[in-house]
Amino acid sequence: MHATPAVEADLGWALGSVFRAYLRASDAVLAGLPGGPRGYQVLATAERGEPLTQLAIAQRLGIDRTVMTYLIDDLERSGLVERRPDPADRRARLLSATAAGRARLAEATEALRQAEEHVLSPLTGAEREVLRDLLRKVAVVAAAPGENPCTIVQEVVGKDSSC
Amino acid sequence: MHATPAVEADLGWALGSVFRAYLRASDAVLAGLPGGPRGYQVLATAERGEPLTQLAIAQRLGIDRTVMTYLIDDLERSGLVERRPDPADRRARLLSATAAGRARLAEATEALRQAEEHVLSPLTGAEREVLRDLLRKVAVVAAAPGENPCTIVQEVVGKDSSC
DNA sequence: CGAGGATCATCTGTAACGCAGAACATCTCG
DNA sequence: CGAGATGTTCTGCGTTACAGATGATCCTCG
Repeated sequence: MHATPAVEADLGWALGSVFRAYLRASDAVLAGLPGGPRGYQVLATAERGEPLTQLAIAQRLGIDRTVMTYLIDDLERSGLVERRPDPADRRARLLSATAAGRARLAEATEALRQAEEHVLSPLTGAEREVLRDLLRKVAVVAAAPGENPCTIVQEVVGKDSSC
Repeated sequence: MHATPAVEADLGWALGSVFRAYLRASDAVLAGLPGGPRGYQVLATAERGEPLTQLAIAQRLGIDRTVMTYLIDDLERSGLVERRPDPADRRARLLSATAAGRARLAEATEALRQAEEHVLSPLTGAEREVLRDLLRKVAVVAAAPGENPCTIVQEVVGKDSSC
């Protein structure tokens, strides 16, 4: 161990490393799925629960709204997903998975599950559950609306410029 | 709760959300530092322990070697870091922090610490420690050399094509 | 009802970024 | 000494994010 903490102690480093590893694994496993891991998340969001609007999905997944357009283009071209006009708001499109999309999602989910286990392999089963729980707990509030850089800057340096 | 698990249960989603939140926070707090969060990590790596070669730093931080060049260019132009020829290998450059760099690093570290606390604010003190530990444990092996997509694909689908 | 402003999706252009490949200097091993 | 490997830098390409404009539609208020 060092007197001065090594990079390995840095939260940013650990988070980045784990995220990159997860991305490598899911990229490899989800190759062939339009949009890769992000396509998977869109597909998964479209399949579960009520059909959502494109913008709603984008916000939930942290994807830019302009990116969502061609992401969905690809998924729709592959017949995995369907854009349907929202009967309640004709500006919006509701996204729903097709039968083919649901089948593809099931395969992808299983492959992804194994990729996740691979990434988490240094942990015991109990530790994996704890990690998932803690990450989820942080993510739920981090993804909440109104979470923007300004609030952090305000907290830390006390300025309110440009906010 | 849903019968079909919501996106919130997905490890990829949680990891991505937390990572994005951390990036937002550190970006906001480290604005002004050349290279942003990545510049910070390079600076931190240069300051701690033995001077390392550019490539060694790049691999440890998961940064492409060609990116490292102009990242260090910026840090050096700002006088925070110094390229010195490695006496043992004249191809390589050893990176070390200047006095100004060390001072800047100290400020940045403190600001970053507060940003981290902000991101982890939904957790108790004990939970934060657990999360850091678990992430670090995963990251250490994920960042190990020889960790590439092929191994995962081999595990999952059993193909060895192109590996 | 109707005008003004807001909102959703899309399109366009721009800037940043990672990555593959080549070039050059240097090291290492036979 | 020669051949191949390695560290750094440079160039070019494809991808991606993001800001801004546009068109269609909704909502609100007079």
